[in-house]
Amino acid sequence: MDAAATIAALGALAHDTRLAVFRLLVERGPEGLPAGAIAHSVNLAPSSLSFHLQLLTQAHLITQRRLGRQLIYAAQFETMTALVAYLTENCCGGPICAAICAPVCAPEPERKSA
Amino acid sequence: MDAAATIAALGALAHDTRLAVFRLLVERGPEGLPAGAIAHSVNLAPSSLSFHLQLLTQAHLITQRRLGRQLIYAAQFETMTALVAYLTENCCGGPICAAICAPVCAPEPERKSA
DNA sequence: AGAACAATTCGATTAAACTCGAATTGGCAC
DNA sequence: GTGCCAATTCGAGTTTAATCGAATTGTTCT
Repeated sequence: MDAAATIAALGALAHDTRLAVFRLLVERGPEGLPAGAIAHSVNLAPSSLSFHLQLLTQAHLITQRRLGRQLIYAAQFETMTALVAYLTENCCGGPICAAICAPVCAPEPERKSA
Repeated sequence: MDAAATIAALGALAHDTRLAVFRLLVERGPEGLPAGAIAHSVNLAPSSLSFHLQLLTQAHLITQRRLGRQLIYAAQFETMTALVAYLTENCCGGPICAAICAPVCAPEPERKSA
C-alpha cells in the first residue's frame, strides 16, 4: 500500500456517515447489505449515500456486486488490513510496533447479536 | 477513543502534507522538530504549515512545546495506538483481529541514520 | 528599550467536499 | 413492450478545506 492509497482510505473513513457505513458493513460481514438498507440505516438521501459509497469503493474499502435489481455492498477486509499495516509500519514508531502487531483483518466467524 | 476523535485523527492524516509531516515526526521520535525545519522539509509556506500543524495538534496526533523562540512538534504515540486499536476493534472484523493484534505504538528505541 | 527572528493568526481567494431533487440506467414481473 | 422498483448519475447550491501574503505575538540578544 502506497501513500496515495493510504490517503484515499483514510479520507474515505474520515467522515461521520462513511465511518458509520463501513462499520455497519464490517459487522455484516461478507454477506453485505443492499444500498437501500444502508441508506435507511444512516438516514440519508439515496443520491447522497451513493456519493459516499462511491468514495469508499474507490478507496477499495468496500466492494459492489449486483443481486437482482439491488446492489450489495460489503467490506473489503484486505484493504483494512493493509491500512492498519501501513499505519503501524510507517506511522506508529517503526519496525518495533509492526513486529509486535501483525493484524489479520477478517470477518468474525460467528457473530453474537448486539 | 470515540467516533468523533477517530474521525478527527483520520481526517488529520488524510492529507498529503500532513501524512508526510506526521511520518517525519514519527521517525524523529520524542525529540521532535521545530516548525521551521518541518516547513523546510515539506517545502510549504510557514502559514500554510501552521494550519496543518494545528489540525494535527487538535487531533492529538502531535504535541507542541516551546524551546527558546522555536516551537517543537513531536508525534504523540498514544493517540496513534488508540487509533489503530479503534480501527482493529471496530472496523476490522471485530474481536478476532483485535485479539491477534494488540499494537503498542512507541518510538523506536534506537534509530539508524537516514 | 530596540532590533531581529521564529512562528502564528488574520483576511481574502481558490478549490474541493457534501447534500439534495430531478432525471437516467439496469433489471424484474406481468 | 409497459410498468415498476433499486440505485446511480447529473446539475446546482451550500459548506468546508487549503493556500498564501501581510500583520501580530512571543523570545532572544545587544
